[in-house]
Amino acid sequence: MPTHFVGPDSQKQALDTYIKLMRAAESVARRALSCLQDSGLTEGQFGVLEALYHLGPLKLSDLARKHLRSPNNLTVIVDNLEKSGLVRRQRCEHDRRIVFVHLTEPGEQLITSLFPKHVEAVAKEMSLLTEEERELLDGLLRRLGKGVG
Amino acid sequence: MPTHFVGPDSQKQALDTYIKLMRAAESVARRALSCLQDSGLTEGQFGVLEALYHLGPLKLSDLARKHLRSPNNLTVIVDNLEKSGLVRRQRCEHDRRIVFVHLTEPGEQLITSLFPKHVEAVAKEMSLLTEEERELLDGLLRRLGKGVG
DNA sequence: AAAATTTACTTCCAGTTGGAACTATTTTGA
DNA sequence: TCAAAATAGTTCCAACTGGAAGTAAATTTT
Repeated sequence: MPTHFVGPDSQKQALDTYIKLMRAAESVARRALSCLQDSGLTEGQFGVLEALYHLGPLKLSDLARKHLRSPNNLTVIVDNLEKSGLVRRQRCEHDRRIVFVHLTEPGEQLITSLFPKHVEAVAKEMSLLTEEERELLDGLLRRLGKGVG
Repeated sequence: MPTHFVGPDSQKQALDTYIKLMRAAESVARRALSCLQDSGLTEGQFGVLEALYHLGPLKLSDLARKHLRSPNNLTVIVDNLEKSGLVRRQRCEHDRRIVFVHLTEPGEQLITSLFPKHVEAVAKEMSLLTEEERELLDGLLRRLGKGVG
């Protein structure tokens, strides 16, 4: 088993923290979204429904920002949600380039029933930390998320 | 802008921390992997090469474990790496179900040149925290990653 | 030893992702 | 005003993802 030199200790520690961050995010997300198992929704679709649920009708570009994704894939996600009858597109009157996305009645019902389960799962994950620890974590994550720039 | 009730304060805080965790992981990963831009490698391909680089030839199932992914997609990732001539499959003599994956010479050269850049980018991200803070973060993430179970 | 189970990997499918190129619609500027 | 540039979405392509089903090889059971 070859062991490669990766630079000074501080670099090894940085890598180690990086890996922990990735694994923690992945495994927490997996459990937090396990409530989608039987809903027929994908993670991306859930994200769109949730954004519309909390913020009301949104432009595709705003949805993309919420999602931290590029707008190209959002077209497809909204396509699929529209096929399932959960959302509706509506072109803006004033600027005909813009498309708004609305929840339909079934979409609203679905997300209304799913979201509390999601919140509960997230709360369960976070209950592993005390409130103080969570605040500490918040601060550290915020600084990491902002990046070096 | 409708504001929906999401339960007690502790749930709101949990959601907030959850979102910060996801965004931090995503933005750190994005910057840490920016060195792949001109390499022609995808993130998944880089992960496979890195695992082989550090651990030597691996079974597909071991690679899958390293990746936190299911083995089905790994077949495709290794397919594509093999097409590019960066890895080679070799069936195990003793147990013919098993396939080992090796780095080829070009594969070794590529990952040898890329990995230090990746480490440097990760170290730069993590330099936003002091060593104490990083150790603190490590502990919190480890606990979150393990889950409620 | 034959059947059943398990393990390792592959294949298939729908969906997602990211990048690049494209269309349509404003907006800006010469 | 007409051309150029910017903006909003869409489409295309290759790759990745997850789940489910399939194949082949080894192990366990009977």
